[in-house]
Amino acid sequence: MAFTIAKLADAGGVGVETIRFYQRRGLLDVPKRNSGDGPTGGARRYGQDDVRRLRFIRSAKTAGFTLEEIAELLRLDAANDRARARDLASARILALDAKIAELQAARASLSRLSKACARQQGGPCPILDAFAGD
Amino acid sequence: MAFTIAKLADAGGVGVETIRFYQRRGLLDVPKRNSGDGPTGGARRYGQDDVRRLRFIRSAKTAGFTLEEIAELLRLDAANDRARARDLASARILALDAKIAELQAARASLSRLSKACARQQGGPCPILDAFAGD
DNA sequence: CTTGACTCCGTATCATGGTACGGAGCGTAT
DNA sequence: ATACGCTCCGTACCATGATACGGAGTCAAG
Repeated sequence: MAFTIAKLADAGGVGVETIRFYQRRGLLDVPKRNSGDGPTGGARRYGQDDVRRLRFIRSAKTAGFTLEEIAELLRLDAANDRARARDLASARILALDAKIAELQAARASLSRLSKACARQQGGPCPILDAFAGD
Repeated sequence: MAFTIAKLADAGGVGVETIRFYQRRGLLDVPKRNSGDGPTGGARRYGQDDVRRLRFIRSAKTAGFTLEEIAELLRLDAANDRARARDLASARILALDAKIAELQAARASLSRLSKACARQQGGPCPILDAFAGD
């Protein structure tokens, strides 16, 4: 239940440097050092909660949130700011719908291109016009 | 029918600097100067074909190709390399399908989150768990 | 025949999201 | 008690896709 930074990185599927990067960006906080009996103190320890946050960050990135926005979402969670959270979610849903439609159109174009280029020789394989009409 | 770089940029919906950037990256070629009667020659002129390429670049980017890959596609078009073009298209279709599925899952999660956070007070608004199960 | 808009080109800078390096310190197993 | 591996931290660097800057040249209108 107490992770070193390397274990946390493993559990979250990221690298150690990424953890530190997220800490600098305010997405993860930096726990107190373990035992302050040396000039610099011991290693920092992480818990299950940090794993949760890390996984949230991964998913939120996939959803298209920027790290900046993810930092805000994490603050909203702490503050229990439902309204703002809902707004961010709604805005992202709209953006996702647009993005999905865009990708589906691109997919259709590529599918057409692929078919056209299938015939060995003869017939067109108009790469430059693949997206005509998009 | 003869564009200056600024007109080309307009027609392609990009900035002048972007055109030059694409030229450096080999996505667009650099036409000969117009009239070589000065120490440096006149301005370069662009045609409808450049507009076509520029639009292709835009669409191909949307489809998720990198500029590197787009440069290759443009070369393939010139070389009429059907097989390779088809391979690139197929690979991209697979990647697009994966991406679309991912975005749809994210959308569903956000939709759930948005609903949960809708109720003013009472009930959960579990931002951190929004993507649980993804 | 000058002014103003545009071009050319090299180089620098930006934003995003990391990844790497290097010199300390610390802690655990042998 | 000493060596090995991990940690800490600052700083530097990377890739991608642009975007900006500055000085010089050019061109067309007034």
